[in-house]
Amino acid sequence: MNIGQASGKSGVSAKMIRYYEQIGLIKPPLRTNSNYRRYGADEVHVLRFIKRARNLGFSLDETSALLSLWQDRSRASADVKEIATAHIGELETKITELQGMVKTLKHLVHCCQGNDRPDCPILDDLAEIPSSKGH
Amino acid sequence: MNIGQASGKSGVSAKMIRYYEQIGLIKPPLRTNSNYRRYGADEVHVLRFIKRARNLGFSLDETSALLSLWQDRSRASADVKEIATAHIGELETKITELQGMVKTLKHLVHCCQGNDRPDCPILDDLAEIPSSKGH
DNA sequence: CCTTGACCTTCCCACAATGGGAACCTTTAT
DNA sequence: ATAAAGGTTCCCATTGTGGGAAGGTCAAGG
Repeated sequence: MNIGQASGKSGVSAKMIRYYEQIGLIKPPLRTNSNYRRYGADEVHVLRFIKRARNLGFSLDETSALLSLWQDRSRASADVKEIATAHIGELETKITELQGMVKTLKHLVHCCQGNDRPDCPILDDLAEIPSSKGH
Repeated sequence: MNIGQASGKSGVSAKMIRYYEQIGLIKPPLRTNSNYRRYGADEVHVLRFIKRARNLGFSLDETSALLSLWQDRSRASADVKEIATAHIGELETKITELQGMVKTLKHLVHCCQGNDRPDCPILDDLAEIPSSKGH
């Protein structure tokens, strides 16, 4: 199987497969005598694993750790749980931050008439013009 | 006022101030005869505007647009409202995605005993091992 | 047999934003 | 005078992904 097929079956672009190989996330595959990378079902399996971890928002570093644990028969599931739990915390922190931004923006948009006149509470707020009444 | 003072008053690092100047987000300030950048209250005001927009999650491109509108006396507040509304949409999309990840991860962590034995539903799921019962 | 198109290879560049640091100059205070 | 603090430019790194050029390879069809 060439890199294009492996890409199609794993959902990882050929470009990224080469990159993952370059940074050592995956092992260099065998090559044909014309220097084409050859992949088998195992490699595709690894790529799918990576793809799924990435879809869950794990960084490549975290993915690398999960991959090691996956391939390590003596791993402790507690290690995996720890990575996942820490990751949940990070995601939740990010969600909270984004929600704060949305809340502020919604308030501003709500106060903005959106007509042709230049009075714009959004810009006023960004510019810190003190409003007549706090909110 | 030197760049360090402007940085302190605006909350934007000196490094970033120079970068914003380089990419054309802000105008090059006057220089002293010893080539130091001189800033006044106006420039600091602009930097604070930028800082606040960035804190609300606007990209530098969006911030640039908002800055233009802010400095344009003939701007329509509808334009600003549109940028802000679009941005809210993006943020909410991101929040939904993150919440989906958290939900999946929490389920997996919940199913993971986290002890010393290698049975780990998190890795099993990442590896797409079909579980006995779908969820 | 030879061309054409699809696929592979490596290598370099780009993004968004930010930080680190080197090498060097200026200002200020001791 | 000298040392510390802060300025200047320039280059590099990050994270993860994509684009594209220049060239090699393979399969199909005229």
